[in-house]
Amino acid sequence: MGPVPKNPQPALAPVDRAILRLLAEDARMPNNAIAEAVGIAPSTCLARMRALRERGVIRGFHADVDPAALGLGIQAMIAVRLHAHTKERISSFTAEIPHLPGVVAAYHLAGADDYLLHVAVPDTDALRDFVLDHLTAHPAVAHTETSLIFGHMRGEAVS
Amino acid sequence: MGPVPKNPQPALAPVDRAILRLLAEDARMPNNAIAEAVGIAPSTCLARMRALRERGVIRGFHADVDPAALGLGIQAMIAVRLHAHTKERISSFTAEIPHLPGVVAAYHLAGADDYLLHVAVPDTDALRDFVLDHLTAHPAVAHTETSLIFGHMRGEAVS
DNA sequence: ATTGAAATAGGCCCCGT
DNA sequence: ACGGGGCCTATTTCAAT
Repeated sequence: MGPVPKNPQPALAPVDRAILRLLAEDARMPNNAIAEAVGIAPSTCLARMRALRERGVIRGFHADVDPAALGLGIQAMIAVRLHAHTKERISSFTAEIPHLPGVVAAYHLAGADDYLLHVAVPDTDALRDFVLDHLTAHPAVAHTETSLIFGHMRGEAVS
Repeated sequence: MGPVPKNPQPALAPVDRAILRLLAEDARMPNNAIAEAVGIAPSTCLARMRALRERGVIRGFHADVDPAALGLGIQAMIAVRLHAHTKERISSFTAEIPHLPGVVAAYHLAGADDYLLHVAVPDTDALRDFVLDHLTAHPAVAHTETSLIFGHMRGEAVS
C-alpha cells in the first residue's frame, strides 16, 4: 500500500508559485512586469493569473490600510468561549461575527476557546463597549478574554 | 479643562475613506473606476491615492492566496509565552519570528501570552516540527499552546 | 485642490505558430 | 506556451481654473 496522496489538487507549477509570491507582495504589479520577472510571455502570464483566480488559488486583492489612520488606534485579540449545547445560537453568533463593528478578522478554533476575534477600535472605551455590548451580552457567549495588541508583523508564508 | 484630542493626525476626508474602502475590497480596481465611484476626476483620484500611500495610510496591496492551494492545508494559532528577564533573547526571538517557515502573521500581545503566531503548514507533522524546532527549542520560549484553526473570516473593519 | 484633454503605456482578445 | 496585431482602456502629465 502506497502513501496516501496529500494534495488532492494538482500541484502548482513553479511559475505559478512565483506569480503568487509577487502578487502577494504587490497586488498592483502590472502583468507585464510579472511576466518578465517570472520569465514567461505576458499573454501566458495573463492566462495563468486568470486561471489562478478562477481556481480560487487567488481569493482576492486587498489594500492594507493602517487602522490608526482611520481613527482605530487600539487593536486587540479577544478569545471567546461559547456555551455548549446551543447550536442554533452558536450559528447565529458565527453569522454575526464578521459584521460586528471593528472586527478585522475572526478565527474559528479547535480548543478551549471557540473563537478568536481581531478587533480595531478608536480607544479603550470602545473596546470595553464592544466586549460588553456584542460579546458578554450575547446568549451564546460563556467567557471572553481580551489582550491588547502591541504590534503585529506579516510573515513570509503567503496569507 | 477640555477633552484631550483623540486624533493627533488630520482627519481623513470622506472621499479618502471611500477610496480606501474600495481598495480594501479590491486592490486591483482601476483608478478610473474608483474615481467614478467616489465622484471625482481620475487625475484627482490618482493624486489622492499617491498621497495616501506616501502618508502611510495605505501600507501596501496584497493578493490573498489560499494556503491550501500551496499545500499548506493546516493552519493554527500558537500562543507563546516567553521567559521574563531575558531582553536580548526576546529581541532575537522577535526578529526571527517573521522569517520562521510557515508564519502567516505574528501578534505581540499584552497579557499572559507574549506572542500569537498564525501559522500555515502542510500537515500535522509539520506543525509539530514547527513547534518543537522553532519554539520550544528556543531559549526565550517558556510555554506554547497550539490551537488548530477550523476556519477564518475577514471582518469589515479595514485591515 | 480639482479638473479635462492629450500622450504614453498597458491590458486584453483573437489570430497565428 | 509564445508572439503579433488591433483595439480598447488605464495611467500619467500638464496647463488652467
